[in-house]
Amino acid sequence: MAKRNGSSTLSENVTKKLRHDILAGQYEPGSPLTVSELAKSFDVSVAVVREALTRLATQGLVLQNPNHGFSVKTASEEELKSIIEARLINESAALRLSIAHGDLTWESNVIALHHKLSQTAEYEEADQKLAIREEWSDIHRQFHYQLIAACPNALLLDICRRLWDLSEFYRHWSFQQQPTRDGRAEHKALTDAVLSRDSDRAVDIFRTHIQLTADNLLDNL
Amino acid sequence: MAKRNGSSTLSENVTKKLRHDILAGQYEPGSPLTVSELAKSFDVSVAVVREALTRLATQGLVLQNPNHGFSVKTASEEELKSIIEARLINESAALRLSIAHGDLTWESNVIALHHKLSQTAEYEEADQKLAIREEWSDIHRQFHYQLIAACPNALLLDICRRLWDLSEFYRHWSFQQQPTRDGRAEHKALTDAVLSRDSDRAVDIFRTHIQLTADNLLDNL
DNA sequence: AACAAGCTAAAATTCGAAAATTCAATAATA
DNA sequence: TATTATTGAATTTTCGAATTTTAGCTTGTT
Repeated sequence: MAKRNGSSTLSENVTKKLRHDILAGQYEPGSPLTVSELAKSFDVSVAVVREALTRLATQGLVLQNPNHGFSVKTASEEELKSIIEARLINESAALRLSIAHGDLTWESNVIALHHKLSQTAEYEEADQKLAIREEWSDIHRQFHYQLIAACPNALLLDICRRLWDLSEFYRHWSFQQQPTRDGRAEHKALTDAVLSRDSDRAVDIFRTHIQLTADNLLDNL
Repeated sequence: MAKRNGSSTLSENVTKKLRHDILAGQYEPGSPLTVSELAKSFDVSVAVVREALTRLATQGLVLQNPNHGFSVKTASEEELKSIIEARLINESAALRLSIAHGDLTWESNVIALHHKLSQTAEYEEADQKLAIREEWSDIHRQFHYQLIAACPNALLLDICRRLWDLSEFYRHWSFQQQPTRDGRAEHKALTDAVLSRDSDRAVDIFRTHIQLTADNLLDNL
């Protein structure tokens, strides 16, 4: 019987927590998400967990098999390619629209986030392996989201957000990515292109950026 | 205590029924969807209705306001434009991929559905007004879906499907569309372009087709 | 009158348990 | 032996009721 905070609902909180855990790689891809177990661990009723899982299933992070319950999304090379392709299609379009509509405040926010990103360490040592720092991951996400934030099409932005979640899932399940590429240079170039309102160049850099990231993940899958 | 049929769940059935009712224009945009009322009318428990509404809310057909329940999606000119734009982006891409990957069976299905569509009446008299026949609506949907069905990117197809649902919603809430355009000629041209594997021409016709449909709806909103 | 605090009914949310479903192991039958 | 029932435990799904939240109404105060 957990308390609720603010005006939000238990379901919302559990949904958030579960999504975070899944994206953070807490559960193996494909592993079952037993409703009663989760209910116990979150200290809520099964109805709440069920609602959260239903939401995540509709978003594609969780698989639902009628009368067989829920499980964490599986990972496959083919799906990762699909996600990347869908991101290229939607995020490129959103980027063009954002560049066309962005105002001074948006520009400033892009600059601010790029600065923040450039000053944040990407990797940390964990169990003798390099791992991506969660703080960097957050800022990285915010940076990319800010680039398209001025796109006036809310639906398109929502699609982009969900696709980002899906690709985020793979970050944690493609084993040890080496810091081979100069991601910083790419982010810098992207920022410059966006600020000079050069859609074609920005989209071009973005395509390369995301494609390289994908290749990196695919190599390690 | 309704029975369940087959290996599906009550939740699934109620979700389908509710989606159908919403898309068929059974409820006014923005009108409240009271969980207990729906539970009574469907003869199921509140949990089932809640799960269905949660799903539809995640898909965007229903609005959820924490602690204030659910309501039917509202309609606005701005949103319709967003939906159309998102459809253009995603469905065009899917169409190109489908044309590039489609095999003989796919071709045959396209031809078959186009024939079916061309032989089905679009309008019917109802309350002294012309209304779109549900049978035609179904086939029309199947036809457009078949065009992109050979696209190997399942995620992209899913996005297209959901966007179609969203635009379907507007069909019933933009008052009386006149059969001004020659939709049949457009469908024929689209089919021809697709079968001759001319992506550019197909996408071009598709863009015009959907844009005209949108303008028609916008005029009547 | 204007405003705040308290009350109440309706609705949303959450709960804990009942019912249904699945799967595998065991027993029964041909 | 091979095949078909049967049973039962684990899990999912559904239920009906309890709890919590909200919004409107009433009452009391300045």
